[in-house]
This record gives sequence, C-alpha cells and structure tokens, in this order.
Amino acid sequence: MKTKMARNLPTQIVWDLGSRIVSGAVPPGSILTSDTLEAQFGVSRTVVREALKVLHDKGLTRARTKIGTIVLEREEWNLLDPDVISWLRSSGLAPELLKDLEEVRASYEPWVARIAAKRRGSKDIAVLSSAVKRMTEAFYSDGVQSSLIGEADMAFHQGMLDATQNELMKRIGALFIPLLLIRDEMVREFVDDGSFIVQHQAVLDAIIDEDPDGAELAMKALLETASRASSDARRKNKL
Amino acid sequence: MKTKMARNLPTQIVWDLGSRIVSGAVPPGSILTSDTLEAQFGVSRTVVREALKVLHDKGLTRARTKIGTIVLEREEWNLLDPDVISWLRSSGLAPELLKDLEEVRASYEPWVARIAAKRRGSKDIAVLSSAVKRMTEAFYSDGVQSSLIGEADMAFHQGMLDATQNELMKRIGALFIPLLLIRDEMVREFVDDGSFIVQHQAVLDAIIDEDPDGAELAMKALLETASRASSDARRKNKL
DNA sequence: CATCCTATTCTTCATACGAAAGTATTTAAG
DNA sequence: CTTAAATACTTTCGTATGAAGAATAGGATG
Repeated sequence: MKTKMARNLPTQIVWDLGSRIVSGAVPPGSILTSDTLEAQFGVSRTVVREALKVLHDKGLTRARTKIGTIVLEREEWNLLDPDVISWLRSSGLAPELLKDLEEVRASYEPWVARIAAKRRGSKDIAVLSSAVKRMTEAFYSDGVQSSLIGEADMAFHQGMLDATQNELMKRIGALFIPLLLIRDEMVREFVDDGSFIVQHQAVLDAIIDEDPDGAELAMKALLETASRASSDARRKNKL
Repeated sequence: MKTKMARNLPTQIVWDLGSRIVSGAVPPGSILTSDTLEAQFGVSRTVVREALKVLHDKGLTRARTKIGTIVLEREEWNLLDPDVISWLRSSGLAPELLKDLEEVRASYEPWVARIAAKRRGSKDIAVLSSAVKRMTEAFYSDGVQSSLIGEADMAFHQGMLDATQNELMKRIGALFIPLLLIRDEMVREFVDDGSFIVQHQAVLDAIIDEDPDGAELAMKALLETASRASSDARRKNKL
C-alpha cells in the first residue's frame, strides 16, 4: 500500500473525521459544529472549513445553518470515492457491501481478463508471470497465510488491469482491488489446497495464448471458487 | 437532470475552473495562482482556497510552493468523480474515452440485466415497462430524433440498476448512464429502423420472465448493435 | 560548480461581519 | 382564554481580510 506521509492539516482532519464516520463511530445524524471541531482539533476555522468542504463533497455530511454539519446516511455517501473506500476497508467490510462487491467483481473481472488477453504486451506477460510465480513460491514455502500471497494476488489483478489499456477500467479495478484482497485472504483459509494457484495459472496461460474466451472462462472459474469459499466462510463464521 | 440551484461561491468556482480544465480550455501544465484567481473571480482567499482544495481532491490540480497551482495531466484526473464526469459530458467526449466507456459498459451491463432478472420486483417491472412504452410511442410519433427517446432510454437503464438492489452497481451505472446517452443519441441516427426498441423489449421480456440468461443475452445483443452503429458513426464522421 | 540567499507562493491562523434559519416572544384573532 | 400568525432574537454557517509561518525555485554569491 501507499504510505500516506505528512499530510497537511485539513487532510488530517478529513481522514480523522471521515474514517470515524465511515466506521460508525460518528453515526449518521450526528451534529458537528465548526466551533467544536475547531477546539477539538486545536486548529483554526479555515482548516475546519476546508475539511468539512471535502467531507461534504464525498457525500458524508451536509451543512445546515443554525444546526451545524450533520452526518448523512450511508446511502448518501459516495461509495466510489477512493478515500471513502479506504475508510471502509480499514473499518471492516459489512457483509452486505461484501455481497455487492462480489457481484460487481463478477461482472467486470472476466471482461478484464478477456480484454487483457486481446491486448497484452510482452511486458504485461512478464508482470503477470512474475506474480503467479511469487504466489506459488509463497504458498509452498510459507503456507497459505503468507502475506506474500496477497501481494502477488494484488499484483496479478493490477497487472491484468494495466494490460487492458483501458483507463476507465483501470480506475474502477484499482478502486476495488484492495477491498477484494481482504475478502480473498479470508477465503484462502477455506481453500487451502492451493487450487487458486492453478486457477490463476490458467488465466495467465490463456492471456499468454491471446485467447480471450479462455481467459474469460478461467477467470469466471476462479471467481466461482472464491465465491463458494466466501459463502462457506460466512456460514462458518455466522453459525 | 437535476437543476443545480444557487450554489455557494467555492462550488461555483470549482465548476467554472473544473469544466474549463476538463474541456481543455485550461490545458495541463497551466499555472493558477491564488492571487490571480482571487482578482479574477472577485472573491476572497478563503473561497479560492476551498475551490482549489476540491479541484486537488478530484485530481485536476496540484499545489506547489513558489509556483502556484498547476493543472495536472489527464491521466491524473479522477475519472470516477461525478463532477469530473459531468464536465466531460458537457465538453464533448474524446473518442478514446468513448471506446473505454463502451468496453466498460459491455462488461457490466449484461450482468446488470442478469441480476435484475433475478431480483426484480413488480415495481421494477412497472418502471421498465413504462420506459419501453414511452420509448416506443416517442419513436413512432416524433421519429428517431425525439429527445423523449433519450429520457426513456435513461429511465430504462436506471430502472435495471435499481432492480439489482446492488448499491455499488447502482453508483457505477449512475455515473456512466449520462455519458452513454450522448453516445446513444449519436448512434440512433444510424440505426433508424427502430430495432433498438425491439431489443429493449427483449431485455424487458426476459426480466419479466425472471430469465437471467435470456436477459444477459438480450442485453449483449443490444450492446452489440449499439457498438456496431457507433463504429459506423465514427467512420462516417471521421472520413 | 556548489552553496547560500531571497522572493514568491502556498499554508495556517485569528478575527470580524453578513446571511440564513431555527427558536422564542409577542401580538392578534377567534 | 386559547391558538395561530407575525416579529425579534440567537446560533451557526458563509465570506472577507490581514498577518505570520513554511517551503522552495531560481538567482546571487563564493
């Protein structure tokens, strides 16, 4: 992940408030007043205002005269905002969101594989092959919990996105990859036979062969397994 | 569309600058200084700063000490930001973006149809049926240029999104629908036989029948036609 | 060529006033 | 006396302004 370094004051406050709102620590309907925040964070009005402006733009809050800035319902939040996504991730994913996410993924990722197979260059193949290789090595040396698997997994999916040469698709995919990784880590504990490696390899092979149909099918199979494992995981944790 | 009413000062400036940047009137590399903007818009630093903060958040600009606020390259822009999308729409769509958009659409909309067919309630059917009906009537009374067709088309696709009951999918779809409408209007001039009506009807029928596979196929057929017409349009306009 | 300096611009602060909108008070009607 | 409408009040956001701090591009200096 990117290590967010020394941000300026408003951004810090945006992150503090934003993550607390998204996590539910500051529930919808809560009232934030500029004065209070000013005192609370020990900053000036200017800074508080800039922070509130940004939160407003992300759909988290709404300013009302004589009342203050009120925290909006979750339906109003801009779920496609990178920051909101980031806050969602660090505050744990609601099962409902996870379900939505899985469906969205099922809709676009086979197509990503398909287009990647059509357009991939030699550099893309190198990236993807390396990712699968690292994934395999990590699995057979450190076992299924290795964090290296997650990194390789992420690199693989990012690599496919890059291979599509579709800016829009890259944006969308980049947005969800971090979220999906969390899910995948949970899932791998329930599919510890390494089958995910075989399935990634199958996708890679099809992409190398410039076989769009094959890539799409292989990706669907991969997602299918993940989805089944995911519901297994849910059942096991729930009951 | 929503009629954006009396917005506050910073928002006005965000829209003025944002749309000019996205349209290319203020090209990447341009330098905006707070002082200049302050004079140009006749507002205070506070307002200019808030506006620049928002533009920064949308990936359009970057503030650098001793230089000013510089307009970033297109690659840096947050293409998934609703405002950026809106500005892109009103400034005409680059052919490259159009191609990306078409691919993205092809990836998710068949799945939207599929999921809609699985989950649709009676209310969803009413909405979709009404849209197709209006589309048909507009076509046979006012011809293919009728703006009512566009409205009905939009209502249809929005209705499908709502039927999925997937918040994330709704967000993504809602983002692109307005852009696709522009494309569709261009396209309809090249497919003036009303075949798009039959194809929408086919999707609707499958959704009513709770036939996911049928809905997905019908939607794919619809997109296929649109895609073909789109390249026809491109060829004809280009040469 | 390397180092230092300075001017410029962003960043933050503190304060003040105007505008909008709930809340309380007064007034008037029934 | 009760109730409802009109009025004044008060709180909070929105905007403006002046000043000080930090960072650095680009020139001055050695």
